Amino acid sequence: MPVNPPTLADVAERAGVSRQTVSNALNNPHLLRPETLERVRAVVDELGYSPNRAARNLRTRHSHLVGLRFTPAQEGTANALMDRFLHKLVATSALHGYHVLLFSDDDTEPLQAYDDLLRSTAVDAFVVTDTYLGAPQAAFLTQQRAPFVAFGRPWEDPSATHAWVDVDGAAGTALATDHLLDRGHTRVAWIGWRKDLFIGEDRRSGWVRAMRARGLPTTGLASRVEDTVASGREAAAVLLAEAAPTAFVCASDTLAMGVLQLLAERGLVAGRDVAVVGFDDSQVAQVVPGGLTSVRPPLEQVAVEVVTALRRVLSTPPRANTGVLLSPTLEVRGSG
Amino acid sequence: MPVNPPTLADVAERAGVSRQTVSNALNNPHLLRPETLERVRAVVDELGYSPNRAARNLRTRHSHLVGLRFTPAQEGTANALMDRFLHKLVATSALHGYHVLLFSDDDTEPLQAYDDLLRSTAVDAFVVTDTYLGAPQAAFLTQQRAPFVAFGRPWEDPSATHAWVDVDGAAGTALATDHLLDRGHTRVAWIGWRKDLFIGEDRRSGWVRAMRARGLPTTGLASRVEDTVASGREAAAVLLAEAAPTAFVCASDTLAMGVLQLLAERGLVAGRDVAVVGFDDSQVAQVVPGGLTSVRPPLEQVAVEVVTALRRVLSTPPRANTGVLLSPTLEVRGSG
DNA sequence: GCGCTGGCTTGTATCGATCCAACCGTCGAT
DNA sequence: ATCGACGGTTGGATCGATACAAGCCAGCGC
Repeated sequence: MPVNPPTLADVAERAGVSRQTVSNALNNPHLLRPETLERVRAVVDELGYSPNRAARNLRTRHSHLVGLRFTPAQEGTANALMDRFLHKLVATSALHGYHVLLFSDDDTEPLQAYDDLLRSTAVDAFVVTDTYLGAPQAAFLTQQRAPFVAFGRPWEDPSATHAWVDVDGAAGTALATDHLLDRGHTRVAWIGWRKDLFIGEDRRSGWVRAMRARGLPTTGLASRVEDTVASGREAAAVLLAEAAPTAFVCASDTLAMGVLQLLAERGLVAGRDVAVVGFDDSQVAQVVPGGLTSVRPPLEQVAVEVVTALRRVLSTPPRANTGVLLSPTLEVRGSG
Repeated sequence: MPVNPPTLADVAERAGVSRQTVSNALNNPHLLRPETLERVRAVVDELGYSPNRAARNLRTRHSHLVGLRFTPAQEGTANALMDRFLHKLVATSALHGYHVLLFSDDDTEPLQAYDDLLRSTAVDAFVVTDTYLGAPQAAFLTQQRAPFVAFGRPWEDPSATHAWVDVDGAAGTALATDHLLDRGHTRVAWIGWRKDLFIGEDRRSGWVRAMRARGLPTTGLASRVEDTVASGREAAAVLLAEAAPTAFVCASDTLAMGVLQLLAERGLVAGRDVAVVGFDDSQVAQVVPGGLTSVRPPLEQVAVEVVTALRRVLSTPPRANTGVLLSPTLEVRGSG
C-alpha cells in the first residue's frame, strides 16, 4: 500500500491557510483573493492533493457516479451498440466530474441491482438502456424518485415524464429507402422484427413512409422475423420467391447479413444484382467483403445528450427535461 | 429525491439492539447469537437497509470499486474483445462485492487518470488491459504500489512481479494451423503484424511451431502488415502470387476478412478453394456469409481469473500471484 | 470615529459506518 | 464462591471533507 495520500489539513498547513480556505479554493474559488488562490493551488499541485472521494461523498451525499447496467452483445448477431456509446458516455461524463459504474443483474430479479445501488447511495443516477417491451426499470426508478436518463423512448407509456434520448429509427429507414429509390429501385422489401417490438415497428414505419411518398406499394414486400442471421436469410428467400424485390431494407445488420448470405449462396452479387441495407453500422457492416450499406445511429451524440440530460436532472433544482430524438445517417458501401 | 434511507442507528433502534451489534450482524455474524442475528436481519429486510457506501468507504479506506480504462473498438476492424470480457468481469466482481468503474483518459497524459483515481482513493485496484509495446501503466502502478491485475503478459519486462492473466496466442494459432494441416493443407501461410508487437510475434510462433512439427517449410509463407482489412487483402494477394498457399492463418479476424475479401473478388470460395482462419472469434467471424473459422480466446475465463487475482492482491496480507495463461479454442466454420 | 465589507481564521457540527476499550449480566465449570 | 467465556452494551473516537456561525482585522467611505 502507498503512504496515505495528503488530506485537506496537510494542504492547509503547508499553504499557511485554514482548512476552510483550502476547501473554498477547490469549491468556491471566487471567495479567495487571487494570490491566495494561487498559493493554495501551488501546494495542491506540489503535494498531488486530490480530495478523498469517500469523505466528500459522505458529506455532500453525492457519489458522482452514474450507474449503467451492462449487457453484452448477443453472440451470433451483429449488434454491438454498447461499445461506441459507452466510450463516449464515459468520456463525456468525465468532463463533468462523473464516472460510470457498471453493474449486471441476476436475471431472476432485474430490479434488485438498481435497488441495492440506490439504497446504498452508491450512485447519483442511472442511465437506462433497456426500454424494450415490458422493461420495468423506468417505471421503478420513477416511482423510487431516483434520477435517471433513458436511452430509448418510453414507448409503452407516452405520458412518462422522465428524460430520454433516442435515435429516430423511422428517419433512418426512410433515409435508407429513399437512397435505394433514388438509385432506381421500385420494389424495395422490408425485413423486420415481431410486431410487438416498438423499435421494430418504428423502423418499419420509415420504410412505409418513404415508399408511400413515391406512390409505391408495400403489400407483400414486408416480413417479420426473429433477429438472427438465419431468419434474415429465410425471409429473404421467401420474399425473393414471392415478391421479386430488387432491394432489401433490414431492421438490423444481423438480418442484412442473412440476406447477404442467401445472395452469396445463389451466386448473386450484393449491390449489383440485389441491394441490401442494414441498420446499426456495426463492425460487421464495415468489414464484410464488399461492405454493407447501413444506417448509422449517432451513438456518440446520444451519449453527449444523455450526459446533458443527466446534468439537468441532477441539478438543484432539477430542470425539466424533454425527450431528445436524434437522426441517424446512412453509410453507403458496396451492398447498395 | 427519495426520503433518506435508513441508517445503522435506525436498524439498531428498531431491532432493540445497539449500533455495534447491527454492525457485527453485517460484518461478523459469528459474534451474534443465532436468534439475535435473525432478529437484526429481519429488521434489515423490513427497512430495506443497505449500508451507506460513502461512510463505509471512508472508514474502511476501501471503495470496493475496480477501475478499468475503457477503450472503444477501432472502427473498421473486427476486434471487440471488451464486450465479452467486460460483462463477465462485471458479473464476477459483483459476486465478491466489487463494482467496475470505467474511465477514459485524454491521450495527452495517459497516466493522469490512473493517478487521479488513486489519489482520490476512488478505486481499490485497477484492471489494466493495455500491455502492448511501451504501455507504461503496469510500471507506473507498480511504482505507485497500487494494486492491479493485467490482462496481458509483461512482455517487455519478464521480471515484472505483478499479477497477470493472458491468452496463449501461440497455442491458438498452433491449434488453427494443426487443424488446417489435419485437413490436408501443406502450404499454410501466415498473415500477422509488425515485428515489434509482442502479441503478434507470439501468435506467429504458434504457426511456426505447428508447421515445423510436421517438417513443413515456412519460408516465404509469412507476411507482416498493419491490422486493417485492406492490409490483409494486400498481403493475401502477394502471398498467393508468390508462394501459392492453400490456407491462411491470420493474427486477427480483421486480417482474415481482408483475405475473404480478396477471395470474393477473385470468385474463389473460402473453405473450398482456399482455407482461412482468423483470431478473436469476433461477431464478424460469426455472421459473415459462410462463417469464418476463428481462434476463440476464453475471455469469460480470463475475467474470472482476473477477479481471482484481484482478490488475492487485495487480501491482507496480499497473497503472491503468478501469471495465468489460458488456452483458446478453435471455432470451426465454413472458411476452413 | 463608526460602520461596513472583503478575506480570511477558528471552532464546531455533521455525514454514517466502523473500531476500540471498557464494562456488565448470566451461565456453566472449577 | 470464584472465574471466565459468551453475548452483548455503552460511549467515544475516527475517517476527511464540507457546512455553518462567529469573530477578527485592514481598509475604505462618510
